[in-house]
Amino acid sequence: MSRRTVLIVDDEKPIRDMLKVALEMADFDCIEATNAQEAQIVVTDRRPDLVLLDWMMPEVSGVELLRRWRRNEETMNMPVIMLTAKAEEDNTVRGLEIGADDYITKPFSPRELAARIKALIRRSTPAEADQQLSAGNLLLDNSSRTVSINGTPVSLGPTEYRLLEFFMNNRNRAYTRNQLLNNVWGANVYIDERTIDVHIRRLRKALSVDGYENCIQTVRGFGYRFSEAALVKSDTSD
Amino acid sequence: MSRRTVLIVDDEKPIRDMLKVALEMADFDCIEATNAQEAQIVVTDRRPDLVLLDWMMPEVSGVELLRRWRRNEETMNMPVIMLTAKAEEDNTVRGLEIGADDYITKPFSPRELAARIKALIRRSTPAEADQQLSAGNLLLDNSSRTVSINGTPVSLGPTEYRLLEFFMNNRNRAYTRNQLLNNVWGANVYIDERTIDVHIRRLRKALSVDGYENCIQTVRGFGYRFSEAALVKSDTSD
DNA sequence: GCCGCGCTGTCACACTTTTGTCATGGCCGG
DNA sequence: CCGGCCATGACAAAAGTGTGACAGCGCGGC
Repeated sequence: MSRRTVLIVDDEKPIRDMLKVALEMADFDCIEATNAQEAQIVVTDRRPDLVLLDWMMPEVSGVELLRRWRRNEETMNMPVIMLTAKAEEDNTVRGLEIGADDYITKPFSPRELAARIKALIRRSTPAEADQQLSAGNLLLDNSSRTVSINGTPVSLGPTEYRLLEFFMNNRNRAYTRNQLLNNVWGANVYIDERTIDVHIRRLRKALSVDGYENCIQTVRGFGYRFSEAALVKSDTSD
Repeated sequence: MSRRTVLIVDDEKPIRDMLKVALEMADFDCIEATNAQEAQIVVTDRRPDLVLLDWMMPEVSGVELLRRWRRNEETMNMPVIMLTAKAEEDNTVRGLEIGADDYITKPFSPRELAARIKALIRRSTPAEADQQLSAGNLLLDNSSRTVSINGTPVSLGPTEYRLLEFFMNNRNRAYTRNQLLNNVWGANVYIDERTIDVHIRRLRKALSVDGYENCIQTVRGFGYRFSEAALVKSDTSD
């Protein structure tokens, strides 16, 4: 899984720094904002996975900012953890009322902070819809995460699984290696294009039952394509 | 059996207080929420056994909140009693349509309230609490809270028991470690993903009679799965 | 109260599978 | 027939998983 991005909103630099160090040790990407305005921009532009929001801030307080987010459909379900000073602890209930998903009182342990962030991200990540994809007797079942041909299980590594899933969702359409890299591997990943060939080969090998490897077609000088037509055993050249 | 937890969702403090007194006299644990947002958090975190939900609330109304719960798999079967003012009585039909299990009009007697809650809990819980789950000769008996293979008892810790129960209720389906944390451990728990591996191992070890440990399958790069298919290949004679 | 016991979560390390890269040789189209 | 493009097998690094050990905790017996 790719690294998660956390937005830190606090007007005091020492606190931001401490948070940043703690979060980066826990393997999060951090963005900082020193006031509500900046925070709003970051939230709109970067869509962080979670926001750490200071309760007390000059001008627009964290409370007000959160209230605004909760009214907006885009940010309504964005996970937010409130940071409160010890003295403000009574406000916990109010914080939850307003819509914070969790709150942490300063001072706090980096460990606890990371744990809570992970837990919150964990429970707010929506489960993917489990679909069943089929092509002839080839079946990809997302709920059990299995692939089978005629009921016989096919063993695939995670990457080949994602690759096949992508192909079966986008059939009869040719993709360049770069497009495949972006869609299957992820946006910013630095992998040699030729590596695709290898994975295509592995996928074909795994699918070589009843000729299902023919579904994965080479488009010379361009890339690859998943073709349902190959199942009918008719080789139609277009 | 431990005391039942009831969540009270109402924006008016006097009513909450009265409900709370009434429920505590009837031996229930109470949690309060003053609005939809707060209620949502409590439902997610604490999994109350039953919810008392006010029909009229500012912002997100009880009706809307209930509709949301009924759409969500986690909360789909959670018992909910709607509270309506006398004047709104006409809406009772709508309330039941939406998915409330019962409704009570204010003002009401504490005794009636307690009685209805008990009735509802009684009819909601045994459905799943008393069931026996089996897979081949593996038997999980919820009433005695025991697990056995071929009649030979299997010793499991509470966590491994819940884990197995969850798996047997959701067979042939792959779950990520995060999903297992949410479903078996609970939403508000902060533990490492890798801890799951350890519990899986303990469960496998306990089930390693006649190859039943093979039911717990590793889905590399994803998570784990309980597979009934793994049973078939061990022995066919019986 | 004190002790031992079982259960949990975490860690470090061994082990397995997966993955990206390379070199080689075959195939296709012009 | 040639130059590019692709398929293939091998391989080492990386990622993911299994496992034993261990300390903290809560609980019941004594």
